[in-house]
Amino acid sequence: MSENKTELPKAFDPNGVEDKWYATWSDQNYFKPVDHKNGKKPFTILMPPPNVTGKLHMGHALDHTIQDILIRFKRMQKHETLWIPGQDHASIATQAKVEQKLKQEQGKTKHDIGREKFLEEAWKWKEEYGGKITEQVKKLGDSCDWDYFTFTMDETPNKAVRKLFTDLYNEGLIYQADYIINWDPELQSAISDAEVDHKETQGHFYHLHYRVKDSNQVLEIATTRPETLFGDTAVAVNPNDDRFEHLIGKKAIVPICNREVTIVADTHVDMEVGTGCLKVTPGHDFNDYEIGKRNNLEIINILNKNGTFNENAKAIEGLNIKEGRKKTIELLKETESLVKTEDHKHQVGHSQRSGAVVEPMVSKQWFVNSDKMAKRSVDLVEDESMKFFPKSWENTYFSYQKNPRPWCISRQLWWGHQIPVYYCQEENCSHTWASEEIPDSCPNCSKKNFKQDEDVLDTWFSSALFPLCTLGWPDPEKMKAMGFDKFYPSSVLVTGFDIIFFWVARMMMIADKVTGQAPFSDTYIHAIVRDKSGVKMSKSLGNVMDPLDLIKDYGCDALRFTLAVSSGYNRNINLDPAKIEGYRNFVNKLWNAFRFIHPYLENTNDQEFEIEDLHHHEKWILTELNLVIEDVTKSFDIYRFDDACNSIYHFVYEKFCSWFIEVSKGILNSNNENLKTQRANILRYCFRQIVKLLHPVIPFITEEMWSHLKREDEDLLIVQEFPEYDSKFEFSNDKDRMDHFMEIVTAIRNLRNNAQLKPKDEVKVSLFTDDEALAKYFYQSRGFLKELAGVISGNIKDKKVDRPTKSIMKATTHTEVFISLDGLIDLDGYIARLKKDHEKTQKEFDKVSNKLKNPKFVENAPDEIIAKVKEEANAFKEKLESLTSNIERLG
RNA sequence: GGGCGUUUAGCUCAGCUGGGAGAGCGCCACCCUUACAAGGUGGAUGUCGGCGGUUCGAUCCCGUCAACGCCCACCA
Repeated sequence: MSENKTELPKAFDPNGVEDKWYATWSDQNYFKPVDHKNGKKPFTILMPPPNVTGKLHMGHALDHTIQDILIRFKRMQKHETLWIPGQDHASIATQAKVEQKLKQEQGKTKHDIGREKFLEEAWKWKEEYGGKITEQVKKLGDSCDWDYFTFTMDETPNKAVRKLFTDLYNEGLIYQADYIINWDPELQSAISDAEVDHKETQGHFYHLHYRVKDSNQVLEIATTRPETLFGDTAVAVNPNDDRFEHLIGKKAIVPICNREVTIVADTHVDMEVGTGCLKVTPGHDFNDYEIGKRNNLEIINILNKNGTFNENAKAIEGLNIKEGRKKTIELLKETESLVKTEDHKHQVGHSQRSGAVVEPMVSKQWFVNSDKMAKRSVDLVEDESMKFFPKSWENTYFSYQKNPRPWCISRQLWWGHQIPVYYCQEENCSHTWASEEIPDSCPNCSKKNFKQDEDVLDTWFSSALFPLCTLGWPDPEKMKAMGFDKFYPSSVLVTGFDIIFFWVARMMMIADKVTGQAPFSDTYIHAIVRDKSGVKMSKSLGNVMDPLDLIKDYGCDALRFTLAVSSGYNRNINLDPAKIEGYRNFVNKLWNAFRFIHPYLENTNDQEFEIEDLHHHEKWILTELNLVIEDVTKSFDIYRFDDACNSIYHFVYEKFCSWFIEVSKGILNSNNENLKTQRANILRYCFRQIVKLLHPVIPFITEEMWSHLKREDEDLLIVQEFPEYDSKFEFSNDKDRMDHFMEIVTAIRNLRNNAQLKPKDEVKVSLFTDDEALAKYFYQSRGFLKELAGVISGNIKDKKVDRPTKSIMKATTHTEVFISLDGLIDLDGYIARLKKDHEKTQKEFDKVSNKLKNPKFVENAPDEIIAKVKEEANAFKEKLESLTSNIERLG
């Protein structure tokens, strides 16, 4: 035994302990996968890679705590475990940071320095600031294998991206097309549908007049965007609309620019909305684009890349959207084409990244046709190859994946994976091809005069490959070295609901496309951490909690326990620092329980104890411990961290500390060395189990305590075996009796409180029960009644015996407890309490007995329920009788 | 417009396949009892959102209404 005689501090101080153990684990390679050759399945988790620009927030703290719990749990269960960390290059966010820095420090734009130089700056920025979040993450205790660390722009991910792109390109699933996309005028890049947030915005309905050519008729058209009229190439009505039927095929005249456009029929037009008449701008509206395609309409682009109007909108050329709209309205007024303006609330797309209003624009972009892959990704969830926890998140996933749309993957940015498509510049060749390798000549004409596509890929394109490239794909040698076959697919993905579409769905599609199987078998979607009143944390509201501050204030273990005990199948966690404080107190309680045991450890021998030597209290605590082990294991396996934590919490606090330690004090202070050693052995055994059970959740303090509990030949706690349910510790009889005993002690304490007795005042107690075995048990336990309830003397009788006259009592369902009346000041209050108890018991008894009187119940209910109800009825009856007779006796 | 979710003790939330409601924090009373005042002992508190149905029995299943929240959807 490695016994440390130094005195332990009264309160646990996490400071120092955390960094010490993290360094030990990490430096001595405890986070690396170990093959125990026991036939157990390897357990792999892929860490959602934090953004290189990111700063540690509560979401990470929760996400990582959960993953670390699972990894530590499975590691202790002797699975070969691998947790792969990484970092995302976050193309838009990073580029923005670098541009910002460039402007601040050098007063230059990216265009001033050019692509190559800019990328140099970006890499410099990454080296300088990118490591920050990795260091922060270590403060959480993440036991991931840092040797697997993958940055999404590393060489292997780049190869993976190029290979996937090329394969999909050659298969025709990636294609370039002129298509209407979401244009972010601030980033000056296309963004995908998923990156657009629709926000309700107060706008206006402008009613415009379009003259019908060669007619006196005028069409009234309602629009929220009058400025787009410069791009109008048709007016559309519903083919079934009697009002306009006769106009179909005729020409209408667009105001201001006086363009003649055809009046077309299209079922998209809703007769009920607006005026039933629609101006069609195929270049700048998603619906209009579709109408345009159906009707072969011309597309006129009226916008520049920066969101200003171009020469196609002559009257407002050079203005931005807002100015352009204002000017257009003025011009409409001048030509008397604006007839009405109404207030109108509508949804306007905003860029998730820049916040700018998104402009739909037709542009040449790269797309992935994901129809088939999406279908497969649905099948994989439906056939449970991949399961969501909680299951209801399937719906969200399905809602995206059952309606796939072309995925726009090109971005007009510089930081990211450049699209591996090459264009031959030879006039008589102009071959276009995608290439996995960096080519040195055109495969068609063999000339070296070619250039690469300028755009980079959507960050999520590379994220989708994360499950593969982190294990070496596509390099066969790397895959072998990194154990691809062993660790892929991974076991569970732990993440937030907000990236089910962005990431989960895309990994499912891409990884399945490449490997023919789901990249992970479970997805656990955890809650969102909010502030204590349920408000989302945000800088502007000032309600952001910094995990590093909380760790400083309460210790990492306390924070982790709080997050874990708050995580089950819920959607929100309203995190109150008071709650963390509460669990900090629990950690401290554990520490003090340990402090209590600590001095007795030197008395323990390392022999296994014999079942026949066990004291009934020991049998009881071992039984309870056994139940907790079972409960915790089951709960972890289905991601019910709340249940697991609550289970251990109550065992440690209530069973172990409040009762087992208390009943052990007498023995430990006695001179009976045999009993003392035996008890110390059990205490040590229990505590070793407790520490193992808790290690996945609170790794630091448990490893610290383990250093005192372990034998010299034993390794660190992090690699100890997780406790298992053991059928030899099922002593249900001892458990039942102990439960009754605790009830009696509580009853006596309650009576003492009623009588306003001081803790040092001793009482005489009479117990009345008809259960002989129980009576015998109480008799054997009389010493403990003294220790736990200040009982100086007493007797145990059956219920036929008359009750003492000058005394107060409390009835349980099996025993009546009497203590002497002496010293009772508040007799009326006491009687009132008895009556209240009587009333409550009567109600309970009535309910149960009515049930038994109901023939339908007796007929239909299962036997075990009936038996249980009968038992309850008897117990309530007994208690009721006790209370009745005592109320009569007193008053 | 479509979908999902929530409504249980003062606050934050558990309550698994229906069989007499629980936790943490807070609150009240008493206690510095030699592991722990970041503690101990005892205690109070709920028409389980409303209405209707199924059932011997509903916090749990079904319907409906209400309030709140979230997600998705092409800015007429």
